Amino acid sequence: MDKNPGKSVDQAWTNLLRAHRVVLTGVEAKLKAARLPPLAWYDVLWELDKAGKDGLRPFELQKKLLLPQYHLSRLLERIESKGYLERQAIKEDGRGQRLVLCKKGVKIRQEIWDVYGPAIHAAVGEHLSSTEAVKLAKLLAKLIA
Amino acid sequence: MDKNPGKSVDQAWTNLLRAHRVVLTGVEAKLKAARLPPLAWYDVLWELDKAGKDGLRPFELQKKLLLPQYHLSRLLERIESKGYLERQAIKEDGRGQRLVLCKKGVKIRQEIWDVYGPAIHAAVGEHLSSTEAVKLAKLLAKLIA
DNA sequence: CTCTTTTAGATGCATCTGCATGTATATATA
DNA sequence: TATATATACATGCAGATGCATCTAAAAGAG
Repeated sequence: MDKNPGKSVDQAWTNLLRAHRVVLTGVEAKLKAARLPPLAWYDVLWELDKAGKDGLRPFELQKKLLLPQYHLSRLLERIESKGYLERQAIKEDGRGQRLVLCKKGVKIRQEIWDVYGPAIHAAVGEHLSSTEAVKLAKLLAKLIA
Repeated sequence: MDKNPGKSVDQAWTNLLRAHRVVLTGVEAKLKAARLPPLAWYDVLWELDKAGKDGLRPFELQKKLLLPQYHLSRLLERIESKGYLERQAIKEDGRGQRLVLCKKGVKIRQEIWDVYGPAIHAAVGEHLSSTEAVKLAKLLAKLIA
């Protein structure tokens, strides 16, 4: 199994790129078909939903989502323009702002999940046993660390 | 391990997205630092290099790379504009063209690989044993099928 | 306090992407 | 052969992304 040590790494890499592309394309297509916002919005909505009343500041969100600053800035702009979130000024820091979900945002998050959740399970759950999914999650986790 | 069957799938999904983002960002950054073309170019260059003298037609490449047609069309346009590939008209099919790497393209492919290969191994190889890489590759392969 | 540096976030500009559609050739059908 | 349909590839346009830079407020140095 280790004749060519580099080979297995290359294969893992290639499959990571392909699996990501295939699976993501499928899921995004389902969201679009349901006339829902793209996937990236979900992450923001979900983090803010979890954060609750106090919300989060953009830079906190940025660290959670691993997005470049300018990317998040514009993503928030779009999400806000749809009335899903609200920006509140904060007294402690005049540079900053607090992001809080609006009712509409809470609602759309759920609506997205109603499509997103099943889509994930179709894309992943149908191809892997539960045990395999756990293994996959663990192996991928090592790449992140 | 199967208390909550959906949970493991969600975790695998989340980690797939994160691992892809983290690892890809790092690799792309290394290519950019070396003033080399972005990753997407490599796939094209590599397929054409493997295809050799006869090259490939865009629609063949498209199937191999799983790219949308318009995406590939423009990607080829950019790669061609740098003089890395040549489009040849073909007699059998007046609609089509044959894509063949130029010398410059062969050269740049190698140069990219000189950075890309080590980058992959840093991103993946250093976090996984060879056995783990094989397992990861197999699990990911199931998602593609 | 004044001056410098750091941090939070926005934005102009060029490039890239996605979608829809266009053009041209090839194939199928009548 | 005339006509419809399908396939190969390109492209106009709107929106998204990446990069560098900007503004403003905070924190630190003297």
